[in-house]
Amino acid sequence: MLELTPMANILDAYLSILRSQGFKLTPKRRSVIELFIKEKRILAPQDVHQMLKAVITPLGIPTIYRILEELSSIGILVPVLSDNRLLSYALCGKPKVHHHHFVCRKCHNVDEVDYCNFDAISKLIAKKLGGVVERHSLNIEGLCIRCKE
Amino acid sequence: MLELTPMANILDAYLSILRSQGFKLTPKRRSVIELFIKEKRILAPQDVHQMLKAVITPLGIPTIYRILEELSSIGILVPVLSDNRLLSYALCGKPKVHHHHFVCRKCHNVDEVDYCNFDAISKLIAKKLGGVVERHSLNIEGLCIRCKE
DNA sequence: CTGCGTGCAAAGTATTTGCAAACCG
DNA sequence: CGGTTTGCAAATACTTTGCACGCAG
Repeated sequence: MLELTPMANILDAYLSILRSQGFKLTPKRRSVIELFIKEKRILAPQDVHQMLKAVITPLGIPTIYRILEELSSIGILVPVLSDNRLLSYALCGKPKVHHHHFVCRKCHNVDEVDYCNFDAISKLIAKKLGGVVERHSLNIEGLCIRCKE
Repeated sequence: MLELTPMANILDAYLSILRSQGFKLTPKRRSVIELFIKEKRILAPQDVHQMLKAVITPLGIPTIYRILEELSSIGILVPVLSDNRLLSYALCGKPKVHHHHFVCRKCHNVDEVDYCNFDAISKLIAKKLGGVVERHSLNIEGLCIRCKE
């Protein structure tokens, strides 16, 4: 019994999140999500536009910016600061479950990391600084298994 | 016996890092570092320019971009993605010592957090994904003690 | 149908470049 | 003095806005 998750299923999961948040299922939105699933790496708005405009016509840049912002607002994408100091996005495979992303500095491949022992830091901040932690994000960078040689 | 660290001393520490990296001690660079020490929060290039151009004249925007990039390259500043999706920088108090930053989402105050139990995640990635972790940065966001009410 | 989505054009910002003049050490 | 550093102007690049038309539900 295979454990593969067909891309169609992954996509469906995202599309149902979209719908549940009151967004319509348009070809553009669908294509953006598909692209992130397929590429499995962080992408800047310009990248997305570049890669999709060949397939989807017409496709305006403002649309891309809008879609990325929407997807990010409902947790399907997460904003990431890329090497070139540009706002980029990574697909977030588990919008509801807490986790982090390991980004390869060479091929920009993204893997998800479940483990997060964050309570300790959170408590430390409450104790030493008196602040309340609301969110945190961990950027893990290195070389993925394919690029490391 | 007071335990205060006068701003002059903090500044000197940074300036000596600058020098040791072959950078010259110019008034502009000095002022940028002083600003970060004084403000104690993340600042975007435009912020820095806005705040310094009144005091230092003349002061071009390109200079600010260049200085921020330099300071970041030697670890005095760290790049941060701010709320408004713009590249900003935070002063890094311990360039040599591993630590993280707790940024208040309201006043953008930055506090440093020493604790980091990152080994576990690092090992997990090596084991489950086969990748090598080279760097990581943790963005901790919330409300500081003054803003939390 | 109805209102959300999108294209397009154009404006608004942010960032980078190239070179000559100024300055640190 | 010499090589850095900086100002300036202008080019580039990135991002947002407004509005009319088009399409999903």
